[in-house]
Amino acid sequence: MTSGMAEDHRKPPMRDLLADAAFELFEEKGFEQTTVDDIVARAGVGRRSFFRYFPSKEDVVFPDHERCLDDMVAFLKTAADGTDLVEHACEATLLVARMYAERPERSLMRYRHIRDVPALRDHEHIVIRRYEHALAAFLREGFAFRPDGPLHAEIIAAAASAAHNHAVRTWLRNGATTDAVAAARTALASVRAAWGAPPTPAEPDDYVVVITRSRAPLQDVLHHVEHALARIAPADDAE
Amino acid sequence: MTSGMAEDHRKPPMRDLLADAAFELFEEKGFEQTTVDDIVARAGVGRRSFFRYFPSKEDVVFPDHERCLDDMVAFLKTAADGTDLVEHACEATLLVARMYAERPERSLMRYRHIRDVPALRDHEHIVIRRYEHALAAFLREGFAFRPDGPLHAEIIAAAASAAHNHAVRTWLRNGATTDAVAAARTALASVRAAWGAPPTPAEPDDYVVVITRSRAPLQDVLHHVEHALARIAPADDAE
DNA sequence: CAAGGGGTTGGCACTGAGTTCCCTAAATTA
DNA sequence: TAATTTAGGGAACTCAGTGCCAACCCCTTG
Repeated sequence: MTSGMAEDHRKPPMRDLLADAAFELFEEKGFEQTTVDDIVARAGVGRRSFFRYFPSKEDVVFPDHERCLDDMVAFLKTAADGTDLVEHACEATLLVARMYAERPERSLMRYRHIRDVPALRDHEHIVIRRYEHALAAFLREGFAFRPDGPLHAEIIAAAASAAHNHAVRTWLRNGATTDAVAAARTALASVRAAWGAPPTPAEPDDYVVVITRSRAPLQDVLHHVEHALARIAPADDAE
Repeated sequence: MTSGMAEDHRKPPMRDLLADAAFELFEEKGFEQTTVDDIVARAGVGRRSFFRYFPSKEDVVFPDHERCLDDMVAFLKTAADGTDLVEHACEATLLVARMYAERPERSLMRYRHIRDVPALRDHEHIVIRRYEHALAAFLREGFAFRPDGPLHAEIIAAAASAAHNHAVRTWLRNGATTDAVAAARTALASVRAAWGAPPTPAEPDDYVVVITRSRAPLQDVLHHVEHALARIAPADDAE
């Protein structure tokens, strides 16, 4: 590299330089046909530097997820005492959707490669699990007071993650032209409905009377009430 | 190999032979310290044969999951028209728990290695996703009539999978001495309660009156009813 | 200005997973 | 018995990932 002429005043950090070179080559030749040597040659850096910034060749496809996971963990920590746990967890997943929405074209590119390359599909699942694990850890702590807390934490984390991922994947499949965060929020409504805590705490009493009117299949209502009660009372746990 | 003397009358198929040799070595030296060459040397077969039976070194740790996944897919196909989808999906996951319970000592061994080796943790997630994918595909088809069917399929599949895995993992953590299938069934009760279809279809009418008595926090009940209704009526979807 | 000293990068050389190609031998079938 | 299929053995190769060390940059300190 010549060093005399101001050098564009700002050299992009090695990480971005490598990621850009990698995505270029992936577009040209595909992920599997591109070797790490190709990437470092295109980036004009040494081979060893690649693995200093990415633990594996697959990881270069997900360059932002590490930071995003940190953001999520940080956000989860901001929960106050009164915060609804499920609500907070759902909101946390939106950080990921927001990350996707920030660079739609790159997200689309990544989506195509993930869809076509088995190794990347697998790696995406591993990345997703990391988010899920962070959510579960947060919920587990919040549900510590109930005996089936750990179980519920896992279930809700998995459900929220699944809802979010489905929304984002649908958003990508449709060209990433709409609002990804809104789509994710809509999808998460189902999770909130099934598992969310009460937003308006009425005074706790000994009786509950629910009277409702609906043309929809009422078995669902009955069933949900029945099992909501069953879930509250017996507190069965597989310790 | 000498071939004159009846050869123990029954040579175990290559797959089991390799898996047994592998587990022996993993116990002795750990997964990471064991090379594929070690395994084939112990098994007394050629190196090439290993990769004929296992696509990767990690896969030898999960030798039964392929067959188990086939079993699950086959079981899911047996759903009759009247069958409750969520119920059937939950029941399907018990096939996996049953597989774990069949060889508790081997399951424990595997658990210890998975817990300690990051590469195996990752690979387990990939395997789990395959089950989840099968469940989701089944539910997606069954929920095809509702607009948010695909989303619900993903959520319920993830929730059922998470509940099952949590139960099995807890079972393993406690030494694999109790009934794994029962533990899984108990854990899945939460999923059934939240997402299961009504087991006793009452006559569909225009009104629902629920009167119940409980010392438990009643906000939960109200909240679940409220959102169950909201979910039935508007049918919002992120298409 | 010179001498460090921490941090970043490059350049090997090495291990080991996974693949390709080809050979051997047994089993099957004509 | 001859031909063909099928299962396994084995050398050689590609490439991801790691360890080690030298070179370099930049900033401090004498």
